[in-house]
Amino acid sequence: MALKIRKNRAAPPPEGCPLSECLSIIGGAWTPNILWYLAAGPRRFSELRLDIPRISAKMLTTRLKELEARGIVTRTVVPTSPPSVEYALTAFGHELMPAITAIVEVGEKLKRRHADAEDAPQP
Amino acid sequence: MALKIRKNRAAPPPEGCPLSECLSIIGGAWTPNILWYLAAGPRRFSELRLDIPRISAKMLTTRLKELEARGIVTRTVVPTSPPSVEYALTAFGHELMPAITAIVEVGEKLKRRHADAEDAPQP
DNA sequence: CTGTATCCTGTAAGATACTG
DNA sequence: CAGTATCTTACAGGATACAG
Repeated sequence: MALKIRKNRAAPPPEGCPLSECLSIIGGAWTPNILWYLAAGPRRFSELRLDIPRISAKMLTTRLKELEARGIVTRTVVPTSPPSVEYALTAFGHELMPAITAIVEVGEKLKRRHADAEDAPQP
Repeated sequence: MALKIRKNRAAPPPEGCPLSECLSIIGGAWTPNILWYLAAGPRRFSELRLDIPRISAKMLTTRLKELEARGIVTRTVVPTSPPSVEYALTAFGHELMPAITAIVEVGEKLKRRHADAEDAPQP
């Protein structure tokens, strides 16, 4: 016999969800940020670029395509004088937001802890 | 002037949290899985390796060290005959779980949608 | 058992320049 | 404005072998 594993084993991540896959949705480097800004309402390409200054056009395009393919955002070409493109969250896209905000909250907690209790571990 | 940005701009991720940083906590390739299994109770190194079969020793070590450094897990050497090491979530570590479960839920939704509505976009 | 050290790879992502 | 194409780099992560 190999190893005596204790049986208090957690149920594996629900139904073969390796969780890695789940993360691949929102785990893309910039994806959370994009979703964050899109959650406030439709936004154009260049607006997003300004929202997220350090993102490159390439990355933004890539992520948006990805999200579009997954049914998380819609892409609408608005035939104005200089043609512009609007991106917006789908209904399904909005359903993802709880995960995003949960992560943000966690991030907040962590930062607070870092700033505050660097040398004072929990009692 | 550069661009007329609509003002319905989302508040940026709370307090300079680029969100990227927040994700770096749980965004590490295997971190969510580790956390998931650890949430059920303390676990030894090799138990985790069996829980997460495809993880390499190197990655597991790396992630665990990271998590320990961040005060998310504790590392306890148990001086048994063959020495073993127990990892456990700290109280703070448990606080992160909502984010993990939120992500899992999102992943579930996405999978269901994929399996079910591949050619039937939302009405 | 619990790691560490080394090597090697693929891929994500930055920079840059160009098109419709 | 809204992208695409190409090149390049950095780093995460796998495999393997070894150490305490």
